Amino acid sequence: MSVAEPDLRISDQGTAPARSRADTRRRLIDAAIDLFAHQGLHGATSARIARAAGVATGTFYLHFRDKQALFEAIVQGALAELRGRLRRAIDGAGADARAQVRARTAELVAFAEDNGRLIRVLFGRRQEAGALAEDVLDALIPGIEESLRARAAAGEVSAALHPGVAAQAIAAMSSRVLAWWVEDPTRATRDELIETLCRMHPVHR
Amino acid sequence: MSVAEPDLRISDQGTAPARSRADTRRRLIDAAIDLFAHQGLHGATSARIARAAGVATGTFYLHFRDKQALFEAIVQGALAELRGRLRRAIDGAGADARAQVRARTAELVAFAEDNGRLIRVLFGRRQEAGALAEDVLDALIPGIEESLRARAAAGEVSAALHPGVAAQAIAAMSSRVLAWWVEDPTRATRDELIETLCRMHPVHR
Amino acid sequence: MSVAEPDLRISDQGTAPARSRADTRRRLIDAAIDLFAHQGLHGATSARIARAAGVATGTFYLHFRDKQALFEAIVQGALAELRGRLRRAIDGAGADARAQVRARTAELVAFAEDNGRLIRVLFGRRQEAGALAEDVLDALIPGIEESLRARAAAGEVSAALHPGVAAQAIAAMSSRVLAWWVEDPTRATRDELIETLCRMHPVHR
Amino acid sequence: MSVAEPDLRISDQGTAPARSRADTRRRLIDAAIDLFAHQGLHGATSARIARAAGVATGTFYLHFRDKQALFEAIVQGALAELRGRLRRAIDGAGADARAQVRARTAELVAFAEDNGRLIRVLFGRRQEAGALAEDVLDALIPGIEESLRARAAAGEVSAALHPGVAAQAIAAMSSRVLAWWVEDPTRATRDELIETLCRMHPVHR
DNA sequence: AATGAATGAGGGTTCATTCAT
DNA sequence: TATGAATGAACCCTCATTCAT
Repeated sequence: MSVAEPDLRISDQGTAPARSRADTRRRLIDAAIDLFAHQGLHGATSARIARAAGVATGTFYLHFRDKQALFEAIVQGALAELRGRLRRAIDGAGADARAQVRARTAELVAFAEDNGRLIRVLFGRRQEAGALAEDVLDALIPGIEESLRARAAAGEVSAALHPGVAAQAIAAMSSRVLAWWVEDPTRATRDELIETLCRMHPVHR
Repeated sequence: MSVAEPDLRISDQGTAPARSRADTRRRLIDAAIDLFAHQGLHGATSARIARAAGVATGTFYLHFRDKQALFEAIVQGALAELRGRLRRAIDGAGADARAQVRARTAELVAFAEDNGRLIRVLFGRRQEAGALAEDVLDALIPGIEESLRARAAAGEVSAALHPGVAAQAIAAMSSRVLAWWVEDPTRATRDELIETLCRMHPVHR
Repeated sequence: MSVAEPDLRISDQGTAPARSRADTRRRLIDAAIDLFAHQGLHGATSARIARAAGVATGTFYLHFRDKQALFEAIVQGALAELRGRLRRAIDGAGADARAQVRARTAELVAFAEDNGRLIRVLFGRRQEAGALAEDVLDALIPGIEESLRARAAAGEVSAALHPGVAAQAIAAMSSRVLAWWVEDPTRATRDELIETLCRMHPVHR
Repeated sequence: MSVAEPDLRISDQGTAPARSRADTRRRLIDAAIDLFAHQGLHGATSARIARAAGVATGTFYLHFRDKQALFEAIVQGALAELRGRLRRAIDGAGADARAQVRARTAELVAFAEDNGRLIRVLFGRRQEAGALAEDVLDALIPGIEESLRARAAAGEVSAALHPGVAAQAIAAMSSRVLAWWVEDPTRATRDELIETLCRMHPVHR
């Protein structure tokens, strides 16, 4: 799994046992995402996650206070990587609003391709992980809304749009479309996906 | 609960025991939606639903084969009413594409106002009912997609949009925005909501 | 079902509603044996028995105090018919001990052929009705034992046999062999069955 | 409980936790047989078995997939010990057919004395464990039948006997007589029991 | 730190029986 | 007498979490 676990850097600098500890933690997170993706939240009991990670049941609780803490670690890891990628993509896109939206959208699609299991777990059709998905979207939406306000002020999007409503709409369409697409990437080409998402963004009107 | 259970009218004309049976069923559905809304799917055990409906645990299973069947009854009831309302709204909107989208959107908002608990359960923030929501969206999306194709053929929406992708996007934004709004209707005025949703629909470009 | 319900004669002479009552009772017993035979005791809930008999659930309890009473009615009916047939068979067999055993055995086999479902239910491989079977055997064993004592006194069976033990043995072998045979009558011919059972009876030594 | 659990010896040599696990398993089996004997299969719920074994309900399912698996463990344990004892008894009995039958019968009686609870559970009057008993008998009957065929070929039993029928008969009489006797060993002396069972075996004609 | 057996509350579901109609 | 909806105790089984080793 390529979702970043930023906290691990500290551990990585520790002793050998500490490195092993970080490995175990990563394996647990990875196993959890796998189980979520393949069997749904239902199949992801702490015992099964531990087993899939190759550790004993009790070891799970040496790394996470409880299952909720594991969920949060997954979400935080996903958010940390996603935010980094989006920031870098936008930074490289220049000042044009449409170009920025396109760069952001393309990076989102790339992230989904790299993290298919995670996207399916968070936003997929059998999304049993609704609460987790909310945490991710809630973390992203304020930024979207703020950006919309700035663009409205700059005349790049219509002032008739309610930024809060539009931010919810953009977050929802992006997450669902990505989940729908990673489930079966033949449903649309990569370019159709990006083009359609960009055209539905208010900045493209 | 105002979600229609259309079939019950027939039962309502039956014998007294039959009426009582229909009443019990309706109370169970109503109690289930309440519990889903307030405690999430987690809190909605069959025993608690029965208790909230004022019947014994076993009575639940006289009316629904299992909990899944209750979920489906809720979804079917919601879909039946929603479809009827949307059809009537569009029928009264004339031939103009934008007018149809506006009529449809306004009716959606009205439905959400009338069925706040249900919307929160299906699409809300703590959406533990992901699978149910999927059933609703899956049922609606083909119609949206077909409509987009027709409008693309008529030149009313851009041919550069991928109808399948756009249909997913429209369904996702509508459901989430409504859930976000019914959670706290002061977040935007009714008109801001409708205006923003309409403007984000491809037909308004 | 051909198991006698001797008590019904009285009812049969009653009014029309009384005859109907007797019919319902017989239908319930018949349905119960059918369900036992096809689905085991597990599948024979009072509601299912009633449904199979074409009456409402509550009607079951107008005819039997509880399920145990139904079981007893089945056993009593079977015993009443079986005893009558065995008595008549022996009465027609003359005084010879071996001839009597043979007549009794032949009649047992005939009874099993006429009442396959019942035999399977009571003594069959998936005998979930162990308690019922015990009641039948318990009712028959004293007679077998007494008969063995008489034959031992007459020198027709070895005095070295313990009559109580032998009676248990005869009852057990007869019931099981019949159940095994009715399950699949091609396992042995009728004559092989009778011959073997007779030869294993102490009187044939 | 003296029914062998042969595989446990390996575990017994394992680590302390492993020994504890084997102990718990044995206690569950022991408690189950006790409950079956005293309250019938009906009274032997998984919760009560666990409680009688001094463990929590959930522990039951750490050791047996479900109740059926516990039943099978009981049957397998009983069969393993019984077969071993019968084999050794026959091996020590020489070549004479009657001596072998007597040795086998004596060993059966000794086994019943050592495993009274188990015999009562499997074959006793309130035999609710019919399916378990069938498994035991089904496992033993082919050997009995084959032995009868060999003895018929050797002229030691009558060729007029149908081996399949006779094997069913022998198994049924043995199991029931033993269950009847262990219920109240004063019903017959040990020797009367053995003598009568032997005399009813076809080889003693 | 790691193990994995143990815990026990709680979930979904069934069914013998009752009772208002 | 017949109906069938309702009852609720009881069952089987799961699983998040703990703790002795």
